[in-house]
Amino acid sequence: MNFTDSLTTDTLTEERKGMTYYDEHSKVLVSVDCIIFGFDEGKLRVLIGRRQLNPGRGLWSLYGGFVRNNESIDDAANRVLFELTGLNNLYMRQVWAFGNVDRDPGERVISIVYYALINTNDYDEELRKQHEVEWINIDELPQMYSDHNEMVAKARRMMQENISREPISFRLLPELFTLTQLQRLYEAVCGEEVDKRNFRKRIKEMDFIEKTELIDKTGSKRGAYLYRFNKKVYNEEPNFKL
Amino acid sequence: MNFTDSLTTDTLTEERKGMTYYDEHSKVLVSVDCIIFGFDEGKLRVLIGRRQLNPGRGLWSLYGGFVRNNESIDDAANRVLFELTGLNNLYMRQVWAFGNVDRDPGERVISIVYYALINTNDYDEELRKQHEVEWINIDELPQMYSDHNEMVAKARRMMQENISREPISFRLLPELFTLTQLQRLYEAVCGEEVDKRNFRKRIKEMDFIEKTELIDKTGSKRGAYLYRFNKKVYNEEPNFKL
DNA sequence: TCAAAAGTGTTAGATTTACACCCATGA
DNA sequence: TCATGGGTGTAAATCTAACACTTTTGA
Repeated sequence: MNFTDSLTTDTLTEERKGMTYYDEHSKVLVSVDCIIFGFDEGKLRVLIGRRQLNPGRGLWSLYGGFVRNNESIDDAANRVLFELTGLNNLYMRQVWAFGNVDRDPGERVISIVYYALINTNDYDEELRKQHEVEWINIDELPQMYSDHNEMVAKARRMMQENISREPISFRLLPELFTLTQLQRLYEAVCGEEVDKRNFRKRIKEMDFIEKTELIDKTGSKRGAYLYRFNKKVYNEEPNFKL
Repeated sequence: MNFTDSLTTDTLTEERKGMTYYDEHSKVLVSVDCIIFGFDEGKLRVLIGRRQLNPGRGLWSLYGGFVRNNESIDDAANRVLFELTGLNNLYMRQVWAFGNVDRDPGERVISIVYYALINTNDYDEELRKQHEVEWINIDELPQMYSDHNEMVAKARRMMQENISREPISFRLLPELFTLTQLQRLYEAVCGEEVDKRNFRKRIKEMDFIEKTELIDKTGSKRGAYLYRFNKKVYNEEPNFKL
């Protein structure tokens, strides 16, 4: 990728020895690590488990996997997500590449972090138990393996930005939801309370948040109207502003 | 990085054959590519050159290099930047990891992109010619090698966000600058004109942008006051709002 | 004397924030 | 009947955006 061949010494030597431009020696393991966000009982949660392999066996950890030669990094993230959840087409965004030399105690690994959003109801409890992962409140995460806490922090920051740009809340909620649920989610993501009336005012301006005639009585005696995200309306005029 | 060893078939086979957890076969080349922004003649510019090696010899390209085993990805980016500019401690931010399988025509390469800011005056012309790179107006970039145009687009977007969060303009300007220069820079980055009076009103509120008694007469007959970024004041109260 | 850039305040409109009460229901 | 969450509007404050003329000076 340099323009000239005035490379620094060690690479230069290799080049002179007749090695190809693509130097085998600089190859490195690349993994993807996934922060899977869910929303349950009013809390933003992250799916984590205990490492079953060394190094770090038993430590809390994000779920991840190595990038294979025949797949893009996005594909790798999707594969890992599918392995864990059995779900495809999850909302997923790249967060950051972590590349300190000693970040993994076993070998040098560069890790590309993604975050994904799932509706916890869509995630099969059996599968969750099989993988021995748990939904942990993001504000009560334990110390995790390597730099995984830092990864979650970065992912959360990114998600906070994205929630005001794209309608991503609906990925974390069931198809039908109440405005209070939506507000609690927003508050959990942003980490601060918002005013109910102001929040609802803004929601009313977004035509793609559709009121149904259905009423949810699980959250209150009186019952609350259920709303739904209308993707078609959103695509036609995405007047999104949160 | 998986918790369990219930990996999909090909990896599983390798594991059964007794391979280590860190599978040599998934190693891959990782490069860093740098988008070096400069500001000159009222335009935001990017430093690019023509590839001197195959594949893609002769094509316009960003400057980059492979990540070595003994350096972090940030170190790699700093090294590459130093190679090219002879400058250390440049403002530099990670942009994105590009990881499509076929993105590089030669071999599978995952590329982590950084952008950096330099004051074009600090960049030695001799060095620039030696490396055969040129400052190209970001709005007039040629078709570049591989996905390099996309990289610049992402970097620019990120820089636009960052210019309203952090005082980064000063990295692109000389120590002393006029408010018109600062405004032109801001306009070049954002891609739209702004109102002179409103702009200056906001500048006045930032105490760390310090007016000097010096006057620049190169830009006008009347002359304009020169300003300077006061880092100490900024660190004490970074009331930044652009 | 005039062209060219520097410098300077005000106002209308839009957006944001703060705030309090009634409603419907099941226990 | 009362405790609980659902639902609603207004006014003040803040922020944003639009706008035009005077100054200085070198050519």
